[in-house]
Amino acid sequence: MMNRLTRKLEAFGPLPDADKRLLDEIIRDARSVKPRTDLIREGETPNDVNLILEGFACRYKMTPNGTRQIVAYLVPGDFCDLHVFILKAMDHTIATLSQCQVVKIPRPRILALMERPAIARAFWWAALVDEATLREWLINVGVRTAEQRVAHLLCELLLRLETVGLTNGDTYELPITQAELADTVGLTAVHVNRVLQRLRGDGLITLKGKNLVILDVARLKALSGFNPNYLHLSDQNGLPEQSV
Amino acid sequence: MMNRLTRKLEAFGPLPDADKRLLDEIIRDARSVKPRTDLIREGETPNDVNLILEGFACRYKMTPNGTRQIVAYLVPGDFCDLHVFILKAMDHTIATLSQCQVVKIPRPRILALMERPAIARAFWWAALVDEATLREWLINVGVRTAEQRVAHLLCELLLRLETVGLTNGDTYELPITQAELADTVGLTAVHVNRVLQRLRGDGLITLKGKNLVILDVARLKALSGFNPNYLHLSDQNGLPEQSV
DNA sequence: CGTCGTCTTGAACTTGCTCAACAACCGTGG
DNA sequence: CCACGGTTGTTGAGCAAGTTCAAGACGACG
Repeated sequence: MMNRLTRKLEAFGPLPDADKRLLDEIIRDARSVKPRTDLIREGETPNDVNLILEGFACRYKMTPNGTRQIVAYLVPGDFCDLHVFILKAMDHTIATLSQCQVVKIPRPRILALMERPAIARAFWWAALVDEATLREWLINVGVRTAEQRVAHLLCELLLRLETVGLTNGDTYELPITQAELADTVGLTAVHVNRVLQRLRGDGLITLKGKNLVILDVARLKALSGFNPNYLHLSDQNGLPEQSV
Repeated sequence: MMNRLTRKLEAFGPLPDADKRLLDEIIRDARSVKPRTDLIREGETPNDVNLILEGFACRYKMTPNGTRQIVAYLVPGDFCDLHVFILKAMDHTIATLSQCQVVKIPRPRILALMERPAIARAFWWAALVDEATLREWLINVGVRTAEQRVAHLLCELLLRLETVGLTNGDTYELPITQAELADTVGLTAVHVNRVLQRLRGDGLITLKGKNLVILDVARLKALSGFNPNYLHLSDQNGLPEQSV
């Protein structure tokens, strides 16, 4: 089974075997990180890049009034910040949400990888997709209703987790509390709770503990106006699932 | 007087004179574009990069229900898309808001510029600031009140326009309708109107036609919780204004 | 001088929030 | 194995921010 990073990058295009071997080396000595642990804080200047191998992490920012906005989810195969090197200081914080496996990749190793044309292109692709996702999230909180926001997020995660082999049909593990979901889609935890119940009531999903089942993907996509183009997958319909 | 692009890039760090001359050459033969004109549409694959020299443009996306969300403003000195080359298709549309002066820079010229280390670094810096701005906008619509959203946007534009020499003290030209402002901050035009009146009533701004005067920058920043760190300017307080 | 877009105002309405209480769940230690 | 405490999820009722619809005023420009 391919490692998550390679799987993700190959969603853009195939990589030479030599490159894949390099990527395999990188993900040695991962460390385990507890849930709700800051990996890099706003204001810091990290000298290495974190790569998530297991679990969910996020980028977030606090506002003066004490509210939190999560601005990105980081799932297995995602880099925390590929090009922090250029900027003096982080303008946001990165933290784990669930229990995670994380690798710290030192700057020189990243630069070495960037020498490989196929890898360099794949890295840029990943960075551009991150930005496109940010735009889509802005649209989510900007114009969509509460139901649509949650539904859209669930659709996005289905595709993203699919590309790294973490789905089983239309089922995946969502190790996120409703409060965290709320901080993501710009709603309160109470309201997210009611939204989830309506989605359940409409026969769109089941969500028990961390186990999410999307019962009717087509309807969930239609409801949220989901269009996967912003993820820039070569196969726009998502990869055919090779089950576990 | 330096050209807008050079001014912007030097907000990151000084450029060699030879590089500046190259940047001057690029901005020849600009063309004039009417307001509300699409420059690149969702789905297209452009072969050149647009650079805004005068006026305001934006990135936006439509949702199935016919609402529009503006996800970025492009002001003089801003590139429309520096690295579209990697992706197959645009996932959003770019359009002018006001009358604009725009240059089309063909792909090979961009690649030639990227050979210059100082320019390459400055380009990446600009791209990263774009992404950071997107995060801040997500926070804007995610957690801030209507007043704060508008106030924050006005503070951001003050700094951005200051770095390209388009402010006069705390005054600048804002060639944007209230409806467009609404599509930017995730409110209705009616409500934006009421918010602006409250900001006027509180002695924070005047806005007559396209002429914006910020009467009390400190209070406007405090109100919106504005922190300029995400713009990653070398001088975090904004450049000292060298008036026109 | 009329027309079209933009701005302004009012009043009813709706979505999502706040506050508060309670239930279900999970890991820990006795 | 059960009791306990803390976190997460659920429910209700009142409230507030922002929306919707509709009409009128202003202003720029032919």
